[in-house]
Amino acid sequence: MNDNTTDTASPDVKPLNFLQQIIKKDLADGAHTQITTRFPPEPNGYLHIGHAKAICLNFGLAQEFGGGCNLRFDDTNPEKEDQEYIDSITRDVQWLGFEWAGEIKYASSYFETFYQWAQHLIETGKAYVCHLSADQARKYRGDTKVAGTNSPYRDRSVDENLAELAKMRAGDYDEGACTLRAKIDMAAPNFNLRDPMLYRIRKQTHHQTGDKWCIYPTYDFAHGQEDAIEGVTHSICTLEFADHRPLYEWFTANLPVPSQPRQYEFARLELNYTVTSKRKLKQLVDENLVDGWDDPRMPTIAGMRRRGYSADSIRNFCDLIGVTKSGSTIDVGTLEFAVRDDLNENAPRAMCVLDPVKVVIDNFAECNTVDGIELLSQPAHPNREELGKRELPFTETLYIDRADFTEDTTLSRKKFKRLVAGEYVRLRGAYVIKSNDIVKDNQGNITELRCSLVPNTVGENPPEGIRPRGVIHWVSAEKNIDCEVRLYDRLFNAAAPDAGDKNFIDALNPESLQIIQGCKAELSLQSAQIEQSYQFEREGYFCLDSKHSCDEKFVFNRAIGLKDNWANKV
RNA sequence: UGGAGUGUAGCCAAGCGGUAAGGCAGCGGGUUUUGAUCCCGUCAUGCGAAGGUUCGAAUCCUUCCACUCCAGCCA
Repeated sequence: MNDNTTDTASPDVKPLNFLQQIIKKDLADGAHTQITTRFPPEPNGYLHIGHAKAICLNFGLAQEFGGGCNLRFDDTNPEKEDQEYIDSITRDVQWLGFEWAGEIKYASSYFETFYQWAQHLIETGKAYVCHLSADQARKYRGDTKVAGTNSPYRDRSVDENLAELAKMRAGDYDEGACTLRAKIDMAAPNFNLRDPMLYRIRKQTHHQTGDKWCIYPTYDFAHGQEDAIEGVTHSICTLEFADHRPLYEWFTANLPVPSQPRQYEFARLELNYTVTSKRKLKQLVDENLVDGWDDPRMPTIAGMRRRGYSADSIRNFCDLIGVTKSGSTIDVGTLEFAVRDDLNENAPRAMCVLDPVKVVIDNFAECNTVDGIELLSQPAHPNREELGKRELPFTETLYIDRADFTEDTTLSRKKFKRLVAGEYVRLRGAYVIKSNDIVKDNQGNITELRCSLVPNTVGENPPEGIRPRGVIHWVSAEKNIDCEVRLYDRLFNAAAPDAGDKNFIDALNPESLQIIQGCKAELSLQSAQIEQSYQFEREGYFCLDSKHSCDEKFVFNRAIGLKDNWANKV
């Protein structure tokens, strides 16, 4: 029997992923008494679903094993970074429901220490200032077959290197004139060890440090040290950094760092029909192909939030897909499942008619009305009584969806479970009605359906012999709210929009957004709040759009439709 | 072809020498005042391939194959 589950006695427990196994062992061995992880985004774009996986992993591991997780901005390249991204990232992590340990951390707050460590490396003969141009440096680096060549600047004296580094810091050199490099091994099979750059000159104002610095550490010269300074025990990153691990370890071994973090790599999340690359997402935003970083079609956390995906569903999704080292592409269907699963459980129900056609109840007088209205009551959720009830005003004129009526009387009961001319249908939470007459305009369009209700069928079965074909949703034509509904489809038509040398822009789905005006929603939605999702029965899950909704105008986004097992079968 | 990594069902993923968990998708059926939910059933004689070791191999060994990443003064 192995011990890779939290409780081997129970068959229902999730098996531990490889990182959980490592941490569990480290804790058991006494290698650590407490663990610390970190989520280290560069503030150069908005967070997306891929980051959500990393966030859930790092914060989740800390939570599970009683440690802490830092939120640290890896802000070593002012060229691409911006305060706007820091704000959005902070907001997104919070919204996902995670709490970082202590204050927010910044790599830039360690710059002075990094500089001293650079001097330390020079003093121990392990770094030098190199005046090779970027072009020359590339040639000196060699390739897979030929070893690199030592830079002619490699053997400068300690004093000269110190002086040159000081001049770099002082701004005496132009951008690109020189770099500080580690002196490791130009023949190393791993390119990262062929005297990697440690500092480069960037005469740019930094969003945190202003103009204090004109030299900035590279990722390699910063990341491991940041982890060490913060006491990170398990530094978890994606697969492409595996080749950097020897360098990561070289720095923590050759510098007087306060702790020895370990790096572990996992496979980043890939989703089909989706692009997860900050560069590409930024391009969609910059070229106005979407409505900003938080466009509901974007796989960004802000976009999914605005669309109506709950934080819970995103966390559940990350839980569902697992953590491994094998590169994989998850089917978006799995994400959609997680969204539906959560929303089905938690979203109150409501009714909204997207394509209204008027229904007049000829025998409305048979209702129990007060001022022309019969107030019906419906639970907010079919199997969660604690969510309360809502009131539905039933009036003489109603709206149903055009698609829920047909004049074709040949359709079988199995094939069409809605209203057919001359037949019966149940109005959800209300009466069974019968279609009597059809009123059309001179173009032949249906303008009105004259129907009659079957008395005493609210919450009761109709008398013997009356068999409604199904249940359809409806809204009072007199008491409702007018609204705009936005339906979203996948942003890309291709499963792998950026595969090979394809231009992902070409794969954009021109029908990814459909705006419908003149929809009629039930009155209770008057009090709908931003961030509150509803299931519009028989339609899907909707929430108010945080950007376009206002007091005068209701705009609902459809997060996702209801699962439809029937559409494919007919 | 130098280095690093990965191959278990359509998509994920357990498995750690004792005879292929689970989820998503699919398929079949039942319940239902949402064509939803829910419930039941079904879905790998097979673990990239071929050899070998063993009473026994997805697990160990050998060889091979496929795919991903790396030659930024990006992260």
